[in-house]
Amino acid sequence: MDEILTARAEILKAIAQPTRLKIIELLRDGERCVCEIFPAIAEEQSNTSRHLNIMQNNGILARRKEGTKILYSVKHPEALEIADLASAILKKEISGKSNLLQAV
Amino acid sequence: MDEILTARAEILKAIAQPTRLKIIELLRDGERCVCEIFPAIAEEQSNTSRHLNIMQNNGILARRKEGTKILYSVKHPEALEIADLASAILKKEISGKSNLLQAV
DNA sequence: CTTCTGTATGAGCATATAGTCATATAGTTA
DNA sequence: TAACTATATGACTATATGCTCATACAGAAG
Repeated sequence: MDEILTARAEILKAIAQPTRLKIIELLRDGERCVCEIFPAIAEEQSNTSRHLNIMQNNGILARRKEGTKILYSVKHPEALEIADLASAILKKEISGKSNLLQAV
Repeated sequence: MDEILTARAEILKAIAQPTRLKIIELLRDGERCVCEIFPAIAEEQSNTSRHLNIMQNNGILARRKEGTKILYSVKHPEALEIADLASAILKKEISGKSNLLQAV
């Protein structure tokens, strides 16, 4: 069905952006508050907040309150697997191209 | 590094779009020419061609000439795994929400 | 009550994206 | 050579995206 394709695409889109990937990589080590995340990734607080929101809305991140802080974490291990598979494809592609280079 | 994050994001973006996901699902069964793909997914030939190009440029699809036709196929099994993981996350999210509904 | 800290959001801007229609190109076939 | 088939591309439009600056808001601390 078409709605399912759109929903699946939305989930992937929520990961498929450099700043968001960076956040996901940071959150591999466990949950972090916004105040830790935005300095770690060197982005504005407002921009970071928006990206966190996008990922939370699409089921990539979980959000939890602790005292005055909001803690975000990766919700499903599948999100990390997707991030890893992107690396795997990239590696294959680069090694394919370097083979080409060697053949020149 | 920042360039690697961008490259990984580009790969994921090449998958994270409904029309392109539809094409990927179609190509699970093996390679197809453009002339088979665009009627199967009910998109214009020109639009289909552009999406195929995007995916080929980002290492998602392989392109091969056979006679007068161009055959496209999924280049790395990882691309299919990514598509599957998006479904897995979607399922979890939906079942999470339906649990909520039941609890009301 | 005021101030401070942590987080979210409105408004605006520049660029990217997906789609359409028309046309270009390359290789067949008549 | 002319017409046809398969694919790609230019030009355009509408919408989405990512970012910034400024501001809002909620809770804690003074």
